[in-house]
Amino acid sequence: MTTENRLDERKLDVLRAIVQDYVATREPVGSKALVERHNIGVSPATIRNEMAALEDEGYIHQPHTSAGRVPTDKGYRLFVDRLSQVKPLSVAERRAIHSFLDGAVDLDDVVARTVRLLAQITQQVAVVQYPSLTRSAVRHVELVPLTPSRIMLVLITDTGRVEQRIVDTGAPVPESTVADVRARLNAEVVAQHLSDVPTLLADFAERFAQPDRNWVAALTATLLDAVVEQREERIVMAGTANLARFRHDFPDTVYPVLEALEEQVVLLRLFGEAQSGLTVRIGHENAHEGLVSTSVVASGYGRGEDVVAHLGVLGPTRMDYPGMMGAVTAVAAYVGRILAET
Amino acid sequence: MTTENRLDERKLDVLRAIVQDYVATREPVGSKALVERHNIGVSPATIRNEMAALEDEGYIHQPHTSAGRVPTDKGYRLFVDRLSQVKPLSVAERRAIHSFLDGAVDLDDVVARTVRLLAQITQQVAVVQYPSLTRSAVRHVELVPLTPSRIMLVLITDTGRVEQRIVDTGAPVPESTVADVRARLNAEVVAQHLSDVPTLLADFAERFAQPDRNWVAALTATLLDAVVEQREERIVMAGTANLARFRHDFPDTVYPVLEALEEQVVLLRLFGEAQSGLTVRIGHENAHEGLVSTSVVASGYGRGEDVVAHLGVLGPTRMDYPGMMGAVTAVAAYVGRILAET
DNA sequence: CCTTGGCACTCCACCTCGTTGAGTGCCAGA
DNA sequence: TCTGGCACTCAACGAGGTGGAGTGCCAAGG
Repeated sequence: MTTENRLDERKLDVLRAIVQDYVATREPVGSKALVERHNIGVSPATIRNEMAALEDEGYIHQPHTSAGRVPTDKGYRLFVDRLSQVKPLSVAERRAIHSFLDGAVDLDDVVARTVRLLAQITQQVAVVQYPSLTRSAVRHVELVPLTPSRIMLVLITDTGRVEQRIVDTGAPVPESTVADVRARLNAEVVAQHLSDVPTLLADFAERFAQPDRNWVAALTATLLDAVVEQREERIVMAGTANLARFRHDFPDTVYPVLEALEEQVVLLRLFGEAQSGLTVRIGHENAHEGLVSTSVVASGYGRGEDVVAHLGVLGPTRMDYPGMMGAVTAVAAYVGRILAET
Repeated sequence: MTTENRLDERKLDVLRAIVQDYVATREPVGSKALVERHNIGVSPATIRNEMAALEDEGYIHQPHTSAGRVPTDKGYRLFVDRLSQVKPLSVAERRAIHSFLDGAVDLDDVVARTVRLLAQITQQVAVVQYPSLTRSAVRHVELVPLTPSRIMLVLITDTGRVEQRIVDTGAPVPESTVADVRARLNAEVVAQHLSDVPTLLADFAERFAQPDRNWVAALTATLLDAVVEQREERIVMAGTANLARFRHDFPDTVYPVLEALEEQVVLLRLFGEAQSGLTVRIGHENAHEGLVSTSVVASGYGRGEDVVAHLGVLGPTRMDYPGMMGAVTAVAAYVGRILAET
């Protein structure tokens, strides 16, 4: 038991060293180089035995017979789960986050700054999802008469999102009626969770007599449409240029990766399905063939405990996981704090 | 004179053929290959003489002594200016534009769809600039009381843009007062050009007595801020993956290009400074070192004659100029039409 | 039973070198 | 002014040849 434990312990040390060296140098790491760089108290031959075992178990892999070892996805996974700790950001980096995000004027600005910041400090592709409509609450619904028979509907959420739609009333509607509908509508939905809005407004139109009932029905339909619509899930990206810098980490070209990143749906699956905490998805775990040699580090963010959306980075599987995890965590926390202030 | 003309004519034919072949094959085109593909009634030797002359004049260039010729930026320029015609889109393509853009629900959607459409039909990087705030007119200004002492200011333009800001009034303000200010504010600025708004509101706050004057001043300041702010110039991009497909057209890597594209400022200079009509900028004409081997085809768009913003594509200098010009023109026209309907 | 030095072996990376072929410039003749 | 012929140039390609990093295995030592 004791012996076995010691064995295992050292094998893990070897794996950790392989991951670290490979991430640092992008070169398959051999037994000799490994004992030189890390002061493990054993000889290369011993390391070779450990390596052979690690390879049997699928944690590392040899590109060709007489080459060093490279971590497999499974190896990275073990490294992330058990062999590494989230690396906290430096003071300078924290200060940079602060000063960069504090100047934001509205939600668009917060999101835009966040994604650029994240791309810059991680040197990877950064992705930020807009606060999801369905997880927000209504702050206010505004009705703006544009012409006597056209009304602009503006929906403002507590996360700062603004959605607007135009509603055709068919016939002219007096401003006073519009004001009345606005008041009653707001009384009904303000401060309510968006996901509850459909239920709350189910019979809203029926509370009005003709001729208003018709256009109020159109109005609520449009509102519900805005609430549930697929397009609600907006995503912003930055740092794609970093992919080109790491192009040697991709088997042939970065084309399939860029292509995958352009598909909103793929991105949403990638980030939207993440847990509320920190999630790392490595290589094949992404279940998209263009992304088999990339990893995603993502985290939920929101005001306080509520997760309203996700953000994260994407890069080659050969990435500095502890560093990425630290950066993503820190940025998510800061953004959450800023959202809470609004 | 007659002789000279015939000479020049043929020299231009040769240049046109070189551009076409090079764009099609990405291989330096030699005299023999050229006479085979195009039925010019002369021998390779004659073409060689013409080529030597074209090279002296700087229109083409030899990668190395025993290679074929490649067009220079100057050669492409002449080709675009005098040797080619805008290639109209096919019926199928026009239909695709139609069906793709017609489903848009609001301005964000129009822009998002346009940029993806353009990237898809041109197979290049597409860029669309949001309708510039300064060139739009005010449709409506809305004041939404959030708390007794906080008001959300929403500015809606006739191009469909919506900007919102939060204003702190310092002390509680009755709703009736807010309504009054809203009415008078709208009476002042609705239907006015945004560029005139600062003048119109110069003494607006002074028309109110204390204690309202203070917060109304803050309000107008915020509004003017939103109007003139730099960030107003939003830009959307799609199709960066196409760069990777054409990576052989870039000297070393696509990295500098991607990097340049991530800088909003560069993009704005690139597209914002374009003429109202169709503009082609080739290679060094772009005056940005990351973009010396790219060309930009851009066009203004807007409702009717008014140009409110620009859109276009960017790709390697070795691009199908007539095709790109046709696509950009057509898409700009369709978008203008859709904006006019809103 | 684990560790270690030694040893034979493998195979990529790199260099050199010769060959090939496309393309050119120039010149003399039609 | 055009054309065919000719000598020349030079990148691209493939065929060896070599060096070196790394491995697996084995027998000896703690």
